[in-house]
Order: sequence, then C-alpha cells, then structure tokens
Amino acid sequence: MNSQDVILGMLMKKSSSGYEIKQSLEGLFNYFYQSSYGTIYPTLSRMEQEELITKENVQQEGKPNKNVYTITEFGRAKFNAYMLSPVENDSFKSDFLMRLFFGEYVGYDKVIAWLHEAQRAFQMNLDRLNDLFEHEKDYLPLTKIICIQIGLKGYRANLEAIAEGLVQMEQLEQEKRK
Amino acid sequence: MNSQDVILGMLMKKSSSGYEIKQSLEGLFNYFYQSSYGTIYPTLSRMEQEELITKENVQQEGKPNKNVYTITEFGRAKFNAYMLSPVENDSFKSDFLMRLFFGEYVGYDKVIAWLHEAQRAFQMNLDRLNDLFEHEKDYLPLTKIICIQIGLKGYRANLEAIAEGLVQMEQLEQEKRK
DNA sequence: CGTGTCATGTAAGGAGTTACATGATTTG
DNA sequence: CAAATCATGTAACTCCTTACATGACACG
Repeated sequence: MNSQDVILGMLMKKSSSGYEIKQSLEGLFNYFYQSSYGTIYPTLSRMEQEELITKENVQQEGKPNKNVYTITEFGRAKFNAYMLSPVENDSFKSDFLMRLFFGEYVGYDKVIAWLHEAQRAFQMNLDRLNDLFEHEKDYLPLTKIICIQIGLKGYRANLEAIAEGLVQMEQLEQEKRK
Repeated sequence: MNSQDVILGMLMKKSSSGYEIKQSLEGLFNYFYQSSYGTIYPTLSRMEQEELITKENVQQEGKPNKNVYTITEFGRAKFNAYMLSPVENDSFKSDFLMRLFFGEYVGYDKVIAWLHEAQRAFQMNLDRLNDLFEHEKDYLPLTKIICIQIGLKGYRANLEAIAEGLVQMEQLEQEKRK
C-alpha cells in the first residue's frame, strides 16, 4: 500500500483535488493512514503522466481554482490489481510506548504525565472517530463500518489499559511511601 | 524516536552486539517498533564514531566473534535528553484496514478472506506477546508491564472487532440470498 | 558436506516528511 | 487590513528497507 493506491481508491467514487484528498485523509482514514501535501501533489502529477488519472482545472466562486482529478479505466485496473495483491503487514510505531517501556529510567511523575498525555490523545482520537462514524454510519457500506469499529474498539481498549496503568502506578507509589 | 534512541535505551541495562539488539527488537519491542540489520549496523558504527557507545570485539567458543557495544556517559546523557523531549505522535499504517475500507469494490469472499487472515495474524501476535509476558512478568518493572498490557488489550480488542465483523458479513450475505 | 544459526556489513533505492514558497479570497 | 481558509507546488533531506555479499562454526 502506497500513496498511489490510496489516492486511486479515493477517486473510485468521486473525482477530487489534491486539497480535497488531503482533507479526506484527515477524516475516517486518519487512524490507519496518514500523508502530507509533499506526497500528495507530486504523486498526483506522476499519476497524471502515467495516465492513471486525468486533470481538469475547475474555476470556483469565492475560492481559488482547483485541479480536479478523475480516475481513468487504466487507473481502475491498477486499483483492482492492488486490491487483489497480497496484503502487507501492519506497521505500528509508538514513541509513547517506547518511553513507557524505558520508564524505569525516569521519575514517577514523568511516567504519570506521559500516561495522562496519551489518555487525552486517545480520547480525542476516539471522540473524533466516533463523531464521524455517528454522522455517516447510515450511508456507509458494511466493510467501512467494520473498519471503523475495529478502530473504535482499539482506542477504547487502549484507554482502558492506560486507566488501569495509572491505577497501578498510583498503588505502587503509595506502597513506597509507607 | 529513531533507531539511535532505541539502541541507547537497550544498552542502558546491558551491553550487546548488533545481532543481539536485532533479536531483542523481535521480542517485546516488536509490537511498537521494528528495525532491520540495514539500519542497526550502520547506526551502531555512527554511534561509535560519535562516542555514544564503545565497541569491544569478543571471542566466543563455538560461535563467530561478535562486536559488543557499551553505552558511554555521553550516550547516557543523550538517552536522558531523548526521554525528556516531547513525545512524538504514534504512527499506524494498516494495509488490511485500507483494503477493508475499500472492500465494497471487491467480492464478499475476498473480504471474508482478509478478515480471516487478519484474525490469524492478530491471534499469532497476541499469543506471542502473551507468552513473552507470562515468561518475564515477574522480573519486569511496572512501566514495562503497563506497556505490554496496552498491547495485549489492543490485540484482544482487534480480535473481538474482527470476529463481530465476520458475523455481520455473514448476516448480510444470508439476507441477500433470501 | 549441506543446512541452519550466528554474525557483520554495504549499496542502491524507495517512500516519505519538513520546510519553504506563493498566492487568491473571505471574513471579521 | 489582518488572519484564516483555500489551493498548489518544490527541494532538500531523513530514515529506513531490500538485496546483496561474506564467512565462521555446529550438527546431523
């Protein structure tokens, strides 16, 4: 899975500009894929040259012009080929968990602060994804619903584990004080 | 968080060779950080030049020699600086979830197959992490225990959500057949 | 004597991020 | 008129992966 596959997937349903693609990527996608303009625009240019997509300059009222890209038949074929290729392994990197893993080398306060920070971050992600889901769930195909439910369950599990961790940390600290 | 920070963290407790570092990374670390020899060896060389670590060639019986690296005072200071720096955001990429998200463009069978495949993979990861945890938990500091518990809860939540997803998919398919 | 494990490294390439650069238009 | 939003792009750089290359030693 690379940026090209994701862009093709997004254009399957609706033609979009680079800016709109970036916005979509910050919606439901956000929890299993992220990308920046520095990737999106060059990728779109290359994909146009390779005739996977076509560009159309659209004038807007009250807004700057935009380049709207539409998937070609060749692009659809490429997307289908991606969907039939072997699934790649997930990749997860967490600086938060790395810190926690080495938490014995810093003070109790620091670890507590990290846990609280992660709690806030996960809660925000959960709320955001939940809002999006509640808003759209009646119009989403089952596959997308399952995808989001996996994300929601994951976030809730992380929050539970962090809350339990905070309790364990506090217990340990109280025992030390005795 | 980069490979240098991780290597410094690992050397805080025990001097190790590149090969041993790679093996450790495939243990408990594996679910929130992954790395290859192509990163580890060049990073160790650079770190030695920068005097974050020192190298010692150790002869072994019945095995080839190895280069054992030990963290210096300067290295410890660098590690502490990392631990006090702002925590970076997690990064998660999932080809599996991307496929599922675009699942409406492929057949029912393909989606079911992906879900089963993911189920197997998550179950394997869970079993592996659980075994490691059961083996080591009595000797681990609380911070590491919390770290692993977050991982275990996450895997279990994913498995639950996938199992529910499979049921939902099957229900949908049976309704269609009526 | 072949296969597996232990052990170290390099080189080329891929895929991305960050920072920079620009500019139109709306809204307060 | 300042700030926010909409909109597109480039260039330098970072970091890592994959594939290649080598070789010691053990075990059956």
